[in-house]
Parts: sequence; structure tokens; C-alpha cells
Amino acid sequence: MQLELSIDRSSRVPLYFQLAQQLEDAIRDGRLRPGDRIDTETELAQRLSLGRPTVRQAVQELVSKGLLVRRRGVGTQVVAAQFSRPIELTSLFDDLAAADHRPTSQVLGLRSVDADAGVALALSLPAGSTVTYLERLRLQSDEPLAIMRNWIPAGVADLDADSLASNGLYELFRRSGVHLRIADQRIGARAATRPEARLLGVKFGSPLLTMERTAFDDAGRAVEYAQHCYRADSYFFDTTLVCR
Amino acid sequence: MQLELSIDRSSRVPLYFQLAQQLEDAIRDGRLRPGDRIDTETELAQRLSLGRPTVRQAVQELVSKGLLVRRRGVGTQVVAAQFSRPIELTSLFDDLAAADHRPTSQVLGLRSVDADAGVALALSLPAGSTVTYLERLRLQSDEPLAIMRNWIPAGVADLDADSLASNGLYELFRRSGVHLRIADQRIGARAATRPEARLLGVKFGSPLLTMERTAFDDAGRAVEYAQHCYRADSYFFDTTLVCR
DNA sequence: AAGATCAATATGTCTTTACAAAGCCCGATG
DNA sequence: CATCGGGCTTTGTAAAGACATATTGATCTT
Repeated sequence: MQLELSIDRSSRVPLYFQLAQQLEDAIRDGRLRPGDRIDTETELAQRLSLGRPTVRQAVQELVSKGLLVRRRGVGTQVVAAQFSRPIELTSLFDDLAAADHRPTSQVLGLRSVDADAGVALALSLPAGSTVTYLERLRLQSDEPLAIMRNWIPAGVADLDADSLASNGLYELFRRSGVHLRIADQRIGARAATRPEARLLGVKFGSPLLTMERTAFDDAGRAVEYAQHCYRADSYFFDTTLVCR
Repeated sequence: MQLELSIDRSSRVPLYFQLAQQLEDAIRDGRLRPGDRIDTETELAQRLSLGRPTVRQAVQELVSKGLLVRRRGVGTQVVAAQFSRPIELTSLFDDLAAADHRPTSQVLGLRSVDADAGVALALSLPAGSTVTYLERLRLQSDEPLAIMRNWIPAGVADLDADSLASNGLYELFRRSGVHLRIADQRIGARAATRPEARLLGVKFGSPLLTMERTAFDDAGRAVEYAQHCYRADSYFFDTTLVCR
């Protein structure tokens, strides 16, 4: 493999994580190419003065990310061709900001409402509970991209229209000490209604990509139910699947 | 936690896997409910006469599936409320068969063609390479559900119309010794063309949910490029995301 | 020369042990 | 009474050792 690897034992970064990071970097920038075999776990362990379980843990990280493949009796190989970023639990705002697409939000509505049956079910709340309803239009490079409807149980986070215009919802969650952990998501498609078509600047009946999501925090508490719809001509969900 | 757990040491099923399975079952059928704390790793290990790393490995499996959350100094809790099955690297046929929806395939076309630029790029082949082109209509309970177009490089698998009518493509891959490992996928939406609308029994211009996928095998070889489109009124992609 | 067997190699599974760090509760102290 | 601090609990990280099992290739046998 002849790859420079170094472990800093004085660092507070876990050893297995240092190794995983360096291997991932090597794969991503091409020093390790698809099909290359990496050193055996025993060799790596000896070379870096680590225990084999530590090396295994590092390799396991990359296997579960789909970058490496292990085969017993054979060795561990680099598998990745090219890959897109997996669907992650980030907000659309964060995604677009990362891609430098000048995202902005226009808050169309922000008020307290009683949860209807569907919303209450999604958030596991008693029907009629008070929730904050939020409706936004997302713009990308001044073009309308998505309509985002969110329902947030009372007491989860302090929301105001000003902050929402320049920050993603998830950023405000983080500032309120809400740690998102897991989300159930359903992706589908449907035709645009008249008001939606007007907001998004498309024709009535145009195809929209839809996403419904319920997000849960650390404690398993439902903290957000969302219904988003995107212009089908400017948005996709990219993901990389790994077979287990 | 008072949950009946038993480990069969004579089984060839790994111990950590047995434990993970039993915990997952308990969560899925409600014996463990969201928010419940499971026994500490040390307790579990002692109770089942296992080593703590073995218990950890089992718990780790479920954490990475999003069923459990660990917090240092606190313990491990059940997090999932209700969840759908994550998007997995299985074929639509398998999905439907599992749900008992009587899937059948109608092979609309099966022939060798020269790969155009887009297909060649997706499969990392030289432009003009020979590939097998396959077009199918998927029916669910006798209702048209999806149009599936696939391009498979020559020599990957033996395909014939008869087998394809009653088996999923991925099943035929398995029989040819092709082990799928990873796939890049893009989900979007668009309007139905006239021929598509006719095949699917919807109106021209109706919204369709689309999925583009390139699948790779063990060795990192691209073995399939697919363009599927689904009736938006009868199909969704469900997924559970875990924040890392 | 072809097939079967065996040895070498690499990952897979499991145990025991040890210490570190984070969170929580409770008691001591100002 | 409030706050700080310490100790307990629990998960996080790491080591070294042992045996199991799949794969490959070389050797032996027929």
C-alpha cells in the first residue's frame, strides 16, 4: 500500500478515528484507487503500533460508509468509484449554503395553531395540541425553489421570523439545545396546486418533488414534522446505498 | 428491562448477531418502547455470560440502524417511534414481493444496443460499447406501477425475457454470481410523456416519481444503470436517517 | 495432466482487562 | 438557599490473545 500514515497519540482524537480519517482522505483524493488492496489489519496494527481491534474499528467505519470492502481470506479493497453525498439529516438551507447557492428564506407564515389529526399523529401528540406552524418559500440565487411547511411542538425552540429569514430551521434548533438524532422521511411526487404554482413560478399541475419528514431528538421526542415540495426541474435527492 | 434474552452458543449464528436480532425484535413488536432504557452493557454481558465488547457490537448494530441511542454516563435508550424500512439496495420486485402485492413484470424490450454518451458515462464504459437494454412495465395487483429501463454491460449476466417476467433483475444477478455492493441513486420528479402515460394508465403530463441508479458489484465494476419512473399516486421512497 | 488435499493467509468472532470521559445525583460549603 | 465539588454510574477507547472460517494457491496423488 505504501501510504504515509501517522498516529498522534497525544491528540484527543481517538486513534481509530485518526486512522479512518487518513484512509478516507487517501481514497477521496486518489492516493488509493478503486480496486487497490490496503495492508492487512495485522500489518497496519504493527506498523502503527496499534492493537488489531483498533485498526478493525477504523476499517469498519469506512466499510459502513461504502468506501472499502472486506473479504475473508482475501483482504480489504477500495470499492468506491465516484459517489455523491448520502442523504443526510441536514436542512435544505445547510445543503444549499454549502454549495454556495445564496439561499434565502421568505417567511410566509408563522403562528400557533392546533394540530390537526395528521400532524398530531406524525408528532405523536394528542390531537388539538398547540404547535407552531411555519411556512416558508426557499429561494436559490433569487429563483423560487421550494415551499416548506413545518409544524413544531410548543416549547421545542424559540422561533421568530427575523432569524428564520437568514438561518436554517435546524440551525435555530441547535442554538436552542435541540440535538437532532433521527428522522423518518418519505419522498414522493404530485402535481402543483394553483397557489403553489404561483409561489414557485411554474404552471398549475406541474410536477413537484415532495418530502415529508418527522425528526426526533436525542431523547426520542418528535421535534418537527415537515412537508416540503420542490420544483422538479431544479431539485433532486442524491444518495449512495451500501448493500449489507 | 426484564426482557427474555437467550444466547445459543452451539449455533453458528454469531453471538453478537443473536443479541442484536432479539433486541431488534423486541423493539419492533413493542416489548421495548420508545424512551425505554435497556440494561447497561455490563449487566447484559454478565446476564448472558458474554464479553462486554460482544454486547457492544450488538448494541452498535442497532445504534447504526437508528433504533437505539447511546449516551455516555446515562445509558442506552430506544429511540425509534415508528419507522419505515430504509431505502435499501433491493429491487422493486423484491420490495413488492415482500409486501405481498403480487408483482409481475411485462418485458417491453430486451436487446443489445450501443451505449450512448449518457449511458456510457454512467457505467464508466467507452462510448459505443455494447450493452443489454431492457425495458419493463411493473404491475402490482394488476395495476401498472412503474416503467423500468435498464442498461447492463455485456457479459455481466445472462438475461432472457422468460426469467425476467417472474423474477426481479437483482435475483437474476445473484444467480449469475454478481454481488451488488453499492449504488448511486438520484430521486426526482417530472411530467409523464405520452407513451409513458399510456403505459401507466395516467394522463399525459401527470407527475411521475423518477429514480436513476448506477449499481456496482464487489469489485467496483458498474453492472447496471437504471432509469425508473413510478406513478406518483402509488409509490413513495421511505427512509430513516440517522444523524452521526 | 488433472483433480484432490493441505497449508498459508486474511478476516470474523469472542474474551478479559484497563483506563478515560461524560453525565447525574447528592452532599458539603459559602 | 444556591452553588460548587466529588463520587458513582455508564458508555467510549484501547490492548493483547485466542480460535474460527473462508479463500487462494501450491503440492501431492492418481
